[in-house]
Formats: sequence, structure tokens, C-alpha cells
Amino acid sequence: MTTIYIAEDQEMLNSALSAILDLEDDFEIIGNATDGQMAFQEITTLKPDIAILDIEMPNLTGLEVAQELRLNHQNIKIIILTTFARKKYFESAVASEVNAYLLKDSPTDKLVDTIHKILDGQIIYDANLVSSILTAVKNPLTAQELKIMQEFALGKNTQEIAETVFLSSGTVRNYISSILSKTGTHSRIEALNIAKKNNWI
Amino acid sequence: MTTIYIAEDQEMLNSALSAILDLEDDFEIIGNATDGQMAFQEITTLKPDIAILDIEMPNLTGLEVAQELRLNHQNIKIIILTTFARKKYFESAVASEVNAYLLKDSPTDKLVDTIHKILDGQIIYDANLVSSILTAVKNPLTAQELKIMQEFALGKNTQEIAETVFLSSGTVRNYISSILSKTGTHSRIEALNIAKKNNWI
DNA sequence: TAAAAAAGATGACAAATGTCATGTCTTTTA
DNA sequence: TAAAAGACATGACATTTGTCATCTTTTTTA
Repeated sequence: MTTIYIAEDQEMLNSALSAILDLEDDFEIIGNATDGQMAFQEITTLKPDIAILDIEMPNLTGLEVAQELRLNHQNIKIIILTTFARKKYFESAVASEVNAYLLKDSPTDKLVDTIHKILDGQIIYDANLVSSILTAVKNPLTAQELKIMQEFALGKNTQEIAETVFLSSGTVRNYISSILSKTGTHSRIEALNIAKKNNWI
Repeated sequence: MTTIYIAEDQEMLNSALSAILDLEDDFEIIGNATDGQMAFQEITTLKPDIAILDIEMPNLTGLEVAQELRLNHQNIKIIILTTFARKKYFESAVASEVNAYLLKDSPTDKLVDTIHKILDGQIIYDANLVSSILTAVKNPLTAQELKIMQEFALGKNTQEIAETVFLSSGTVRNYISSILSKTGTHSRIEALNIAKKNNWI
């Protein structure tokens, strides 16, 4: 019997998955949460064979939970289940040596299948995810530029950005100018739209 | 036996819900789609007793499908199932006289329960939804202001906005000034952030 | 129907934004 | 180690943005 814990903040999906997996006669759902913090605590005490983690959850993301579990040397197989094919997410997941990374854009059969495979020692990365990461327009912004973009995404003006990143406001404007040129745009809003579309932000 | 059609673009939830509802011995899932257009066509031919519609789907939204079904006088009970507690969505759903409006933030039990109740003739609006709409910060922007905000959300500059809304650029700037004052902000990006946070946009 | 409100426009101004050329220090790299 | 590349800064400039007072023309409303 394989014990499974589900952390997913969307109730409907959480309860639906719990019900379905529980139907399989070799699986047993031993707990579930809609909150990362709660999930981490329960997983460390319940020690399920498998933890299915959504990424975007309140308090602690699924990726943070995965990382903590690995730091604590918990011998638990982890499946990351998410909507987002973000490169950053994927890299973080790989760094935490998760056993599978699936998109919610695949049917439940695939989830069941994946559980069986990782119990077998396989590592499963969703093919769509991998291809979408390979085909993704790669982010041309430097770390500093990205940082500055994140600041003006919050609505800060040049001066406020300069204060938080400890640069002169002239330099900040230079960086923004560079951001606009790299994104082929002429305003902060346009640049933000491009960045969001390509998941750079 | 009650026949049910499910339109939901997230495969995982779609297949999970199908499986669960199909387990109930008085329900039968007679079809499902991950695309609004396809859903509309199949629903008109299959004529299920109940259609469960997600809102944000490719090609045709669940709200559009609902509206079309009502225009075609299809005697089908409709459940809108969505993540978003947007007032606009809700109003459109009410206008199309849907039989229920549920949030994905409720468990599957509630969905099953709701199906039984609407078969009984009841109209079900998710309590969380209703309360979040009542407590929502109401949008202080006029229709024109909102229109202009939607334009600059796309990254258009004053001149481009003026051309699309057929106003002088000076007037556009006046409207934007009014938007900023109503939102208590000093830049377009800040105003956009406020609008998004409150679901005005 | 007279008064009030709404919708749109103009002009003037200050502030913010975007662009460029240029300069100074570090770090890298060949 | 000399040359190149990076990171940060400055100043100057044109443009865009945001603010305001004022004006005209429609539409509403009392």
C-alpha cells in the first residue's frame, strides 16, 4: 500500500484528486492541505510515501516545501503538480531533486501512471513542460535589469527604485532604457507586458 | 439518470471531476471538452440535463456558451464553475439565468450537492462568491475611464489611446488624471495594480 | 425650460520618462 | 598584462506624462 499526501490550494482539485487516487486499491490518501505550511508539518509527521505538491499555495510554496523536505532528509517521493511551465520553477524543482514534475494540463491517468513510475525509481518530467521550456523565448535581461523591472512592476517611480537598489536615479533610468531596448518597447508598461507573456517575471 | 457534460480547460480537473461524478450512480457523464466552441456544439447535440462550464476557456468562454445556450432556448441546467469571483462574470451569469455559480475553491461534495439541488429547481450562488462581491471595493471608474485604462494596460501611449477611443490626446490625459486621482496613485502602473487587485480589470 | 451635470477640448506648466554620448572604475578574458 | 567588458554615473536633451484652470457643447434633471 502506497501512502499519499496531497497539497493543493484549489479545494475542488484537491478533493477530486483525493477521491480518485483513493479509489486505486494500492493507494491510500493519508492527508491533504490547502496551505504550504500545514502541508510541510503534516508531511514530516505523517511521512507518506508520496507527496503531491502544488506550487502556488499560501504561506509556503510547493517548491519551498520540497526544498525543506530534502534538507530534512525526508525519504519521500515528491511530485510537483502545477499550471505553470516556468523555467525558474522547473530549475528549483530539479535542484530539490523532485521525482516528478507534472502540469495540471494533463489528465488524471497520467498522474496515476506517474505515481507508479516514480515508485519504480523513475524520474518523470512532463514532456510538454520540457518542450515549452526549450522553446521559450529566453530572458535577455541581466539580474540587475530584472530586479529593476520587478520594482517598477510594483508601480515605483525612478527615484523610489533608485533608493531600494542603491543606485543613482540616472543609472536606474539607464537600466530601464536598456530594458526597453531589449524588449523592443518604449514604455515600462509595454516592457512589463512582454515580460509577463514570456514568464520572465 | 441525470446526464452531465463538463467543459473545463484544465485537463486534470476535467478528468478528475468526470471520474468522480461518474461514480455517483444517478449521474452519467456524456461528454467533456477543454474548449468553449467544442463544448457549445456538443452540448447542443447531446442535450445533457446539466452542463458544467468553466469560464476561462479557449475560443468561447463558459459565459458565452451559457448565453448562446439560452438564446437557443436549450432546456439545460447550467453550472458555472470558476476560480474568479468577478462581479462582471457573476452579472453576466445571472443575466443568462444560469442555475448555479460555484467557485473552484469549494470541495467536490459541494458540486455534487449543487447538482442535486438544481435538479430540484433551486438556484445556487456560492456564498463566498456573493459575500466577496458585496465586500469588494466597488469600481469608482466610469465606463470611459475603464475603457481608457484597458487601453493603457496594453501598453499604448496617450496618442495611441486617443486614436482608438476617438478623443483628443488632451482629453485622454484628463481621463487618466482622473483615474489616478480616483485610485489615489500617481502613475499608470500603480493604477493598474490597484485595478487588478480589485478585479476591476 | 432653466439650471446643473457630463463629456470633451485647450493651453500652460512642472515633473517624470526615455535616449545618448561620454566618463570612471572594477573585473574578466585573451 | 593589455584589452575588453561590466557596473555605475553624469549631463543634456526631447518627449511623455500628470495637473489644473478654463471653455464649449450636449444631456440630464429638477
